[in-house]
Parts: sequence; structure tokens; C-alpha cells
Amino acid sequence: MQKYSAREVEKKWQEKWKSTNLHTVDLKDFKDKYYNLVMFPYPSGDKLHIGHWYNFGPADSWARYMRMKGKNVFSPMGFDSFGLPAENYAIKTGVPPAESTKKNIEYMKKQLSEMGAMYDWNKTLATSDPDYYKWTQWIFLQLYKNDMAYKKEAPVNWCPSCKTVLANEQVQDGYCERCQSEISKKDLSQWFFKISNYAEKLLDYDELDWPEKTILMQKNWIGKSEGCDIDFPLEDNSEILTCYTTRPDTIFSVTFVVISPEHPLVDEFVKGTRYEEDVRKVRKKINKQTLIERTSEGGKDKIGCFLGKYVINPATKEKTPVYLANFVLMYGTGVVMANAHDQRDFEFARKYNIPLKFVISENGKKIDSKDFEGAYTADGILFDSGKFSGMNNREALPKVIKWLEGINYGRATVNYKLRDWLISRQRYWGAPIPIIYCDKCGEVPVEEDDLPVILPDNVDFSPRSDGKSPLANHEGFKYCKCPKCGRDAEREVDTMDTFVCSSWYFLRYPSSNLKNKPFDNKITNEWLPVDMYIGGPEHACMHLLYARFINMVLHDLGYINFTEPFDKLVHQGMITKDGAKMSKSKGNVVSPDEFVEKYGSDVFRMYLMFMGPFTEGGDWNDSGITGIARFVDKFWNLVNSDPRKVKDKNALKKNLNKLIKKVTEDIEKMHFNTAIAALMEFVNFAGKNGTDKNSKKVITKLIAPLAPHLAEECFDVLDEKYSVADSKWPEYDPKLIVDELITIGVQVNGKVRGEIEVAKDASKEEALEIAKSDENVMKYLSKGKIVKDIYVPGKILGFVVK
RNA sequence: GCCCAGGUGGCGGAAUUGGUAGACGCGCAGGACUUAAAAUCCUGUUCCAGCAAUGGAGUGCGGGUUCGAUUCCCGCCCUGGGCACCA
Repeated sequence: MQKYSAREVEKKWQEKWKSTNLHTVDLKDFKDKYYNLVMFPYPSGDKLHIGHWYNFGPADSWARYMRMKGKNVFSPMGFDSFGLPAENYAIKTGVPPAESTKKNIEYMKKQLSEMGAMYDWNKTLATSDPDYYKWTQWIFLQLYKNDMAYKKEAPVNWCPSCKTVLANEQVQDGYCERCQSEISKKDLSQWFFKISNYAEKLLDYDELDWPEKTILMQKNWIGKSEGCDIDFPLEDNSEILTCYTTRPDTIFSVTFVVISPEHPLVDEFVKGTRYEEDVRKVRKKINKQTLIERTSEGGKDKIGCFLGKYVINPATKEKTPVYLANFVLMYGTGVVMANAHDQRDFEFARKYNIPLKFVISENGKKIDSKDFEGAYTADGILFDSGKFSGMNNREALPKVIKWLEGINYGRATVNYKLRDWLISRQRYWGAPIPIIYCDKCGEVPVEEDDLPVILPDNVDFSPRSDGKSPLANHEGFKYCKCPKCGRDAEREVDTMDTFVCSSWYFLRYPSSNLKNKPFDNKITNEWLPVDMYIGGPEHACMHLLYARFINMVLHDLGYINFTEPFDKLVHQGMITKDGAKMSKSKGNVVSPDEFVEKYGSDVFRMYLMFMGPFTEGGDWNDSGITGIARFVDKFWNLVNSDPRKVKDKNALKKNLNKLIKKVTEDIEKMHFNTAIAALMEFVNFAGKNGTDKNSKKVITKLIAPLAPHLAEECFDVLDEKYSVADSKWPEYDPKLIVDELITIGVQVNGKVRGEIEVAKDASKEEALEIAKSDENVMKYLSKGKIVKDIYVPGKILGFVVK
């Protein structure tokens, strides 16, 4: 017998898997299909790091387990290769993104193949490949043609020193990541997708097997709120200010109305009046504040000014002043009815000496705002509220809405926090937006037959001072002919958010070699939705929401017959180093390569799985990896041991069947750590007891998803048919795992005073008899009188002594 | 501030329809093999007292329910994640 040499063995099997096309999937075989997917990586210069392994390793083990359970498993891998880092690298070094990306992909492919995962490399993709982004552009056109994509002025982050637009990730606490200058906002005309149209549909999670936490995060992000629009007419009746509120029960408390600085009516109100100057000054302050202070802790100062206008409170008929205030956003109607029962309104009123009036108290007795330092936000009984006085405010709430609807001053409304998806990026390394601007015809979509709009490679990357993408520097790209009238025209030079590229890649994998269509209808409808999607929780509100949205749109346009893309979702935990996220800037990135080199891929993968529960992650520490390396050696020795020397055949059989049960159940729950612990326990037992050929075969199968190379080698040694990946997952015999004799604890007054061995179905009398023969138990029983005894078969025997 | 998740030996972590807390692994201590070291194997290892049998304490803190609580309830503290003027 030879010592197990991981590196050689792993290389040998990786080559064999490749030469025998073991991982090539027949997509025409839909029966028992299983689409297993991980969130595809960004091919950065950092290469694969431990976080990738922690995601991909267990995900591959899951795929291998499903395959042995008889599924036709499709487990593809690709690259999310558009994005900012490649472009920044190009600005710094002059290396074109296409070149650095290609190199990074090559290297990562090599690393991934050393991992030994069962990816089908005949069906891969990269989002920066024209064959792929052609269809990303096609999706843009479908949204455009169906009124789901539109252009609008919107602010971008602008660094006045670098003279460039920054992505949100490049802005840190309001300052430029690179030069530390203060960021300002600049208005540019930008493209949006109407995701807000799908807010309600996106809130339907009924069919999804997703983590509760993720659903909750998405729900909060979408932010549905049900309330009421209330009309406040101007005192001269020239205009109506409609306020959105979730608290119409406080209408009698409203003593002023606040309007957002961005609201179009503000200018109309103050134009040519003595309030114009106030508004200008306040807005200037607010504009600064929105960037730095609004996002940081200290930015809770309420500022605003009076607009010289009054509205009539429809409930009290009182003349009510209109203020502009920084804390009012363009959410709902952009106008808020303000009152003493909201902390922000209360603070604002105190600052600007606006009268306040309570209408709710604990018991319905009148209380005075003068006696309070803050708003009364609790629920209670209404007073001074017309016919609603004396009612519980929550019970009154729907009645107030009804009443306002009756007198035609309000109506029930629903609002969402979810805003439309801004997809324009003033960046080079992304999919060009397929739109052409013609002086005569205006905005013209590129013909589908003319796709892809190719991203040119000879581009000057130096940042421009007008906030446009580097593509604006490329005349060959920028100038074109109008597809409609044939006259000189210009292309859109912005590119799409990379999240657009990643919002449909799962649809492309099964059709990745298809030329004339984004995906094959039959294959897509058969293979999707994805059965298992594994990736980081950081994508809960971005990628996962966008992917659901695009999927729903394509469904509603009739391209696919399923509405949700991912049936089951699992998030792996995060791996930190010394308590911090691994990042290049912190210099705490740990590379998997040295460990793979030293211990092999199987050991490294199992160590990551053994660290703790898959969904919890943890802090990286290599101190325990030797334990897994020892285990692999022990396993190998056991498989190579003499099968004739078995001490206790029954115990072997029983433990083996228990092991099958435990490992199966643990893998089903993705509790890989305890599955490995159970295998270790069995190997320790069998090392002492001896083992037979059948046990060796079974444990090899059980470890196959977790350590595929080792298992393949063991199968070979055992003269079993190649490949272990195609062997059937073992089943246990329930009759063989029953213990006839079991050990239970004996408690006296809740404390364990001994343990007894009883038959598994022993009667209470039998158990009591045996317990009373225990000397130590008797010692405590004799201290008083037994007033009660408790027997839970198989669990515990308890006495209460007084 | 709000919403989640979690706090268990020296360390990573097991065990929850309430039933012997600490599986498995790391580390550590002692021993075997060796001229020696590494590797390997064996024994022990929650803390305190004891040669031991055994006793006491113990799952972030303080209460409660129960024969019995890591598990359930109430009130705190801490850590991690998400959201953050959304009316």
C-alpha cells in the first residue's frame, strides 16, 4: 500500500474526468433534470480567493450528491466579466480591459479545474463576450419597445477634482475614494428600467424556498406602505396640495404642511415673492447636506423655510402654513401633513415656532404639547377630533379614510420605496446601450438585426470633464447613421449597469452556444427555474431582485413560461480574516492556492466545510487543517486495510447503517460539518474494529460528494466501476439501526445521579427496578420520600424526592 | 433609531416538538516507537475540590415557568448583518 499522494491522484482524475467527458451534460434529457447554480465570479486580478472556494466547494458537493441521488445535474460556471475594476486598471496601466479580463479568466479557469468541480465547460459564458452582450442589448430593446425603459435627468456622483462620474462604490462617506475630494451631484440624462411597475408582483414569495431573512430584506427594500392621499386646497383655491400619510387618524392634529425641496410647485409658489431668497439659501444648504450629513449620523438637523402660502386643513378647516423642509423626500406625493404625533414634525415645529396640537393621549384626556419634549408617537384615544373623539386611534384610522373619501378630500393609496432602476453608467467596460440619437427622428433603437453594438477596443480611457463615458472619445463608435432616415446620427455612449448583464445569465447557460437566439425556448422552459441557487447574502436586494424582475418581464412578454428564476436559494456565510472582510486594501486576502498545493483540493474543501455550518461562515484560520489531512490518510489506510480482520460484524453493520442515515440527512440540510464528523467517527471505529469490503465501498460513496478525487481513487483500489460519481447513493436499512439496549440518565430532583442500561422498549416498572439497584441513585432516594417519578422511554428517568 | 441573526471549554464547533451539555476536530499534557527529530499510535483534557469514588459550579447577565431549561417566557448587555429622515 502506498501513502495517499493527493496532488498526483487529483491531477490524474481531473484528466480522466476530462478525457471521458464525465461532466458533460445532455441538456436534451429533461427527465430528473437538476439545475444547480452558483453566483458567477467577477474575474479580477485577485484570482479565486477563499470566499469563492467557500461558495463553490460545498455547492459542487451538493451537485455531486444530487447526481448520485439519480438526478441529471447541470452545474455550469461562467464569468461576470464587465465592470469597473478592469477599467480602473486600464486607466492606471494602459492594459485594455479585454486583455486583462481574458488573462484573468484563463487563470481562474485553471484554478477552478484544480478544484475538481463538476462544471460542464462546454456550456460556459462571459458577460463581456459579444455573443453574450448581444442578447443583453436585445433584452434592453424588449424593455424599450414595451415602455419599460425610459430616459430621465438624474443626479450622478461627480468628483470635481478627477472630473469624472463615480460609481456608488467609489464614493466613501461623500468623498472620492481615490483623491478624497468632496463629491457633488451633477444632473445627467440617464436610462431607467421601470422595476417599480413590478413592486407588487415582486412581493409574492409564495412559491419560493428562500431564506426568511432574504425575503424580509427584499420586502423592506420594496417598502410597501398602505395609507391615504389627503387634499389640502390652497386658501385661494388656486392649487391643491396632496399629502400622502399612513396616519390619517392624526388629521385633526395637522398644524402645518411640509413640502420637499425637489417639488416642482416650490418655485411656482415663491417666484417673485420675498420668500424666493430664503428658498435659494435653504436649498443650497440642503444640497450640501444630502451628500455628506444626510447619510451620516449627525445629519438629522431639520432645516427649512416658510413659503408664504397657506392651505386649508380639510378636517379642521383651519388656515395652515406651508413650509419647505429638508427631511421631506420625493416619496409619495412629496408633500407631508405635519403634526405633533411625528418626531420629525415635532422637532421642525419647535425650531421654527410653529404651533403644535395633540389629538391622541393614553386615555383620551387632553394633553398639551407645551408639557412635552418630543412627539407623542404611541397609540391611544383620540380627542379634539370631531366625531372620532373617544375612539382608539388605530380603530379610527380606516374610518377617517372612509370619511375623507366621502367628503371627496382623500383616497386610500399604496406607496413603495422601490425606485426605478438606473442602468446608465458613464463607463467604458460594459454593454453599450443600443440607442441612436438623430436630429430628425430623435431617440431611435438599434435594429435587432444590427446587434450587437460592438464595444470598440481601441479607446482612450482618460477621464473626460463632461461626465461622459470614454466611448464619447471614440469617433468611430460615436458617429453613425440613423437606422430610420439614414442621416448622420450619434450613438448613446453610456453603457449598462453590470447588474443588467447578471440579471439573465442563468437563462443563457443552457443555450450558451446558440447563435440566433438568446435562449432555446424548449430547453429553457424545461431546465428552468434553477433548482438550487447558492451565493452570498450581499446580493439580496440588488442582483436577486433585478434577476426576478427581468425574469418576470420576459415571462410577461411571452418569452418564457415561468415567473420566478430561482426555486431554492441558499446563502453561504462570509469568511473573514481576523474579524474583517477580506479585501486587497486591507491586505488580508488569503489565497487558497498554497493550501491546495500542500494538502490537495479535497482536504482544503473539506476543511472549509468542517469549519462550521455552511450558512454561517466564520473567521479563517488554518490551524485545524491538519486534522482533515490526517482524516484523509486514515480513510485511505482503512480502504486499503485487510478486509478479513473484523472483530464485531454486527457492530460494523449497525454503525455503517447509522452512518448512511446521518450523512444523508446532514447533506440534505447542508450540514456538511456534522456529516464529516460522522465519517470521522466511523473511520475511528472501523480502524479499531476492522472493516469489510462492502463497508469500504459504502463509505467511499458517502465521501464522494465531499472528497471526489479521494473517492475516485478508493473506488479504483476497490475494483469498482468508474466512476464513483455515477454510482448510486447508498441507502440504510431502518431495521439495522435500532439499538436494543440503551443508556439513559437517572435524575433525582433534576440532577443526574446515575445512568442505567435498559431495553429500548422497557416498561416504567422495569426501568424503576434497575434504577433502584444503582447505589448512588439509592443514596439520594433514601434522603426522603419519592413523591413523583417520570419516565420518558429512551430519554430519561426522573425522581422527585421530598 | 428600526428590523433580523447570534452569544456554549484554551480555539472551531456539536446537541433544541424541554430529557445524561461539550460529539468531531484543533491545541495542550503524559506515554509508546526512534540514537534523535518529524510523522504515527495510545491515554487524558469544561472549571473548582479530591489519590479516587464523588461533590459543587457551569451554555452572555438578571428574573420566571418546570421534576428537569443551551432549548420556553419577561427584562437587560454584547457581537455581526441589513435599513436608515419613506410621513
